Amino acid sequence: MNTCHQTLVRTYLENQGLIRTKAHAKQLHAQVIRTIGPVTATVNSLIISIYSNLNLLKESLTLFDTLDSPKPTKAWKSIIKCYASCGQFVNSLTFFNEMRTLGKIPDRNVFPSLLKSCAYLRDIRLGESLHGSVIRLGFDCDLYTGNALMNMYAKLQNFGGHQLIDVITEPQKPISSSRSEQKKSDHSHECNRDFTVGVVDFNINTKEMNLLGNVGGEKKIGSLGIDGVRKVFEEMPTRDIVSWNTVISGSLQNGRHKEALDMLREMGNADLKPDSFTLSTVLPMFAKFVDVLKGKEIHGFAIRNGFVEDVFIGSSLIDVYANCNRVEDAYKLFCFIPQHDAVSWNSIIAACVQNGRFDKGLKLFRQMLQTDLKPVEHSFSSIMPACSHLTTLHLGKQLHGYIIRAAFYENMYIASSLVDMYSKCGNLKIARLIFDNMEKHDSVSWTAMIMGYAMHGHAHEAIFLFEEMVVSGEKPNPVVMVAVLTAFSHAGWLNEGWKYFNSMTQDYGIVPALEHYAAVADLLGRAGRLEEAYKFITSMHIKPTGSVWSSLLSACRVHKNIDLAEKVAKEIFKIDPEYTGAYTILSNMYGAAGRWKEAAKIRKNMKKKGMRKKPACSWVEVKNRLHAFVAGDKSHPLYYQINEALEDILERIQREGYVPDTSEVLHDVDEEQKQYSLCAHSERLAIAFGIISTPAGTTIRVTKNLRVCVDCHTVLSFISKVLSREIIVRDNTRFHHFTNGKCSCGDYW
DNA sequence: GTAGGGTTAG
Repeated sequence: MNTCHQTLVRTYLENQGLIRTKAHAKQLHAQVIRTIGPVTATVNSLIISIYSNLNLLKESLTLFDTLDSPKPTKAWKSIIKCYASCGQFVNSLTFFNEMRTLGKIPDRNVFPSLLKSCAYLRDIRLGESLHGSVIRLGFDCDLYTGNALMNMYAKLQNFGGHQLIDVITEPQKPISSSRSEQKKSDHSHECNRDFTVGVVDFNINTKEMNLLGNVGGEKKIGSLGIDGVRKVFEEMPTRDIVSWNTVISGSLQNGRHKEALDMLREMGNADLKPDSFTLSTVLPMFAKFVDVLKGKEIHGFAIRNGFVEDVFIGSSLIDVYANCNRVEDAYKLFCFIPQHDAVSWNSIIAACVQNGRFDKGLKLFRQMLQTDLKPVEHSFSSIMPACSHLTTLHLGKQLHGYIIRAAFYENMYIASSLVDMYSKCGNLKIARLIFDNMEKHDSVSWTAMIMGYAMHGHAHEAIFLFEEMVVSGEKPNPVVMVAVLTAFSHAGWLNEGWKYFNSMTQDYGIVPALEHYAAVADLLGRAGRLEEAYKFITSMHIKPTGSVWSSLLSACRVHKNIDLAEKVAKEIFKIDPEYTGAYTILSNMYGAAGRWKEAAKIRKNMKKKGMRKKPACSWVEVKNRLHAFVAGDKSHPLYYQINEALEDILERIQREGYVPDTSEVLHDVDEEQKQYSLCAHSERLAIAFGIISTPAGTTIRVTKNLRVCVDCHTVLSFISKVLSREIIVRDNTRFHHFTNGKCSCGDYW
């Protein structure tokens, strides 16, 4: 090496910390060419390592290609590292393979990159082989390599490696020998040559490769998994904060929460302070266990230690608060983060959606689109449920379009959320199409589709799919059983419902939860078996909630059994005195029976307690806009036209035989007034608006927040016949498809 | 060499 080159190398070594940008690196490169002209391979390797440390893959490779063979080992190592840092793991390993076939000896610095590649490619066999090589070369006492090994075992604990050389019985290099001795041999020629002999040939494209080709005296043991992490950790001569973070994270990924907490404590004893990695690793545990106190404790620690603007900790904390139903706190936290990334956006959007703040979620999603960040896969599965709940089909379709363009449709989360969205927006056919196009199914996708059928009253399809699921080997879980029981309840299949309710416990070992009891109680109630339902609820092994009773109360109303309704209402008031729905139903029933005084008494009582009846509201989508109507609503700009259309429609359907049923009108007023009250029902306003705003024959989709009233149900049937329109109504429990005078629910709901 | 986010019910 000439003086000039030596100076350059020295300058680089002195200043390498200063080369932090692509521009700096290229400038240095240009300067070298200008001042020195053709340079040696050593200097070029140096420049490659500068490029690769900045993850400048293209620049590194271009320069690497210009080198004459044999290229220096240093250059090979830089490229391997750069590929791994840029996420090109297969290339990283292929390059290592090529380097090995040229007889070049790997040193300790190259193993972390290789192990990282194995971790990401989920290649536990190669990882284990590399571990063997690490041990043989004596690099297992290297801090960085040890950390990388732990990381690999932590990430691959569920990918069952099947063999590992038991290093303890490996005769050539007992691990119990003194570490200093091993360290000395690290660089010894002998050791390296031993390695070279050990590795014959391997090809990274085949799973059959084994770095340890012909090592003798090996004993095979099972996959290491979390024990691998712990073992490496325990045998490390020195550990730093990364080692602790990795072992804690490994325990958490393995579900060993207590162990992780113990390690956290132990880390403190070792005089190491948790850093931002530690905190964002342990926070998800508190989110999972809904432990807002622990979350706050860490929040405090983060504030005291200057981590308050850390985007990793921030999004984990958002998650903790969201899981504890504290969206406001989550949002405040979100606002504190100066630089948002895709994850923090997703955390706050998911926080809103999971807590029922759908509008806020959509608003934030739109805000995110206005930044430079592109939505990622998580963004779609987080926001989609908002469309499902709000029945905003046009929005759901827009998102679906984006998903197709971005080729995200193979993602299980996204596909399941699309199945759910199309089902809940009334389009079962497309839901099924997406479901059928999925490569594989999990319990969530099966449940989403089965629930779709259940909500639309297609019990046959629901149960057929459930049986298909069982045959496919997917074990039924409590959620899918709710879907199955719901299907029976909406179809009124009492015997089948009982059968599956019993088999749930006997065959699948699922202990019935409130939801399952509620579905069966509902089934009995709808079938008119009111007394049985009452007995069923009182004999539950868990305390019934207001909502379980309220489904029976609704059934009492449908079957006009005031005596039982009073009894049931009493139970509800005992459990949940604030349950508005119960007061409303009871007062409606008194009204329908002409017992006006009692009806008035309840309403007065409600007023005294400051309770208000939940206003009935219906939504209809016209030309990609959602229009909302509240009962008796006169605020819509087209109110006059809507009313005119309604009168016209009523006249036409009365000619077809419709007779208004005013029994569900609350007030003690005359018949004409009652009919007028019926006309003001929110679902009618929405339908009438849909009819006057769309061309003849267009399907009208309406969503209502409460149950559709009996008279409106009849009116909608008539309209579907007289105007030849398909009308799809989603009420708070199910779908009604009206075509040609008939509803899909068979008037049973 | 280490970290955070998503889908199904109610």
